[in-house]
Amino acid sequence: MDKSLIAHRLSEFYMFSELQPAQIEHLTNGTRLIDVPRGNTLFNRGDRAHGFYLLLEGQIKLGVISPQGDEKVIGLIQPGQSFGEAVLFLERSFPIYAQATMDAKVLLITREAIFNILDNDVTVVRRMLAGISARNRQLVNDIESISLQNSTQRLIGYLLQISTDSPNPERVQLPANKLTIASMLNITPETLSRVMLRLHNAGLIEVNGKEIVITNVAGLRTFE
Amino acid sequence: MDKSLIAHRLSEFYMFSELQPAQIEHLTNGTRLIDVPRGNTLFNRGDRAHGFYLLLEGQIKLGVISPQGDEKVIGLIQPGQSFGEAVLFLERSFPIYAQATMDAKVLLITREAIFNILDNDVTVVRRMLAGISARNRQLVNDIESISLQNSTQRLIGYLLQISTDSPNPERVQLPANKLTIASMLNITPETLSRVMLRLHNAGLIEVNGKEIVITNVAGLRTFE
DNA sequence: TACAATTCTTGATTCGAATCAAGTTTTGAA
DNA sequence: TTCAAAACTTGATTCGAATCAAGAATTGTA
Repeated sequence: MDKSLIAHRLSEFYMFSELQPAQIEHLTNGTRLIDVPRGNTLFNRGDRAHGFYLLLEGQIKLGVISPQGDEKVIGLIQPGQSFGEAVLFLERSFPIYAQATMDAKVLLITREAIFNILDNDVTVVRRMLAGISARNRQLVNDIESISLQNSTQRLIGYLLQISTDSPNPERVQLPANKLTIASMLNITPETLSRVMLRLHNAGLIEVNGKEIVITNVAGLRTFE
Repeated sequence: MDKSLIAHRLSEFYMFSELQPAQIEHLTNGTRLIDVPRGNTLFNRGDRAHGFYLLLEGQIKLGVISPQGDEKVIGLIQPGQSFGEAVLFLERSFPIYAQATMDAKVLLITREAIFNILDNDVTVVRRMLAGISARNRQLVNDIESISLQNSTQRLIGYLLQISTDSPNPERVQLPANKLTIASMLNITPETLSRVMLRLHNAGLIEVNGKEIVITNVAGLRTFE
């Protein structure tokens, strides 16, 4: 992947979409393209941050692992999304690991490059603040749903949410395997399987592998 | 409370500690002092944000409430700490409510004032980013502990953490009533009571109301 | 100081979801 | 194309913590 293509991808990224070509070019020199084969980790908990990341292709899973080996998936990154910003502004190491769930191409935007832009461009500052704030809100939502909803309600909420983002809201595609989805929802794979069966038996959804057809949106919304 | 005192408090706040007196004065004009009697709410979920807040006196509880009326405390704000920054940078309303648990004096730093400073001062930008990032990390930690630890481990982790911040690490003071602490730890008050009894019976802590003496730090750290 | 309201504790029971177990299906790599 | 590994499902059982209940202690205020 050559420089001009990287520059193009950077200029498409919302955070940098207002930058002038000269700034983009400068920024491009402060990036590094990284290939992460499926299953490999981009960074581990405890690693120092050298910048933040923009995912170009593939998928990245963010998560934590307990001393007992239990895993909790915190987020799934899709192409066009960035991650790792928050760690940059703290003199701390990553509290999470990042692992490719599909062969991934990731752009590392180095600390120096982004700090330089931040010092010179108000728009990027605003968007960086907005980006981290959005992540913040997402985390608060996650805590709320883990704390105040049972497993069925969490799955329903999740299905309705991805349905909203889907081109065809009735027919949604799970973005990862069910083990990962279960971990994001803070339930075991067994429970996920059983809850899906209950929703199916209630005539609300059809499940075909990762494809889920919501046959009764209103019913799903009010299911107890 | 007069202007010069407000200016003083602003200049003590880490985010603004590098600002020149003229900037502080300008900022002071963009603030509003708000008294919140114990039990009253400063803002509710869904309210529009007019700025962010710096707590001068008292204590503020941040939380969410489910449609069924169940409450989950997300954070406890102490004097000198700010809150509500993240909402400012999104065109969204508050996802949480803020309620005074003690008579509180809060400084509202208006959107216009802070945006003006952000556009003109690189230091404040860095510290704002660091502040929101720190909140981010805290939330990730909370999700991790809710997801991967049982109620006993969560309480132990909490006690060890507040012990670290305490002037006398062996003798810590709970910053709120046990109902609130329990909600922060995602357990019921009954369970909190029982877990404390277990730790006491194991010879690890002494409990006297809100005061807790850690009689065996190492034992607490390794308790199972 | 009194006392009503709130907070906290302790006991009995229930319940949602985890765990353990054993297939079945799907997947991806040789 | 094959086949071992991984993912998924379904059933039986266990378990941690919630809920329900009632009394004790504390607190704030009239």
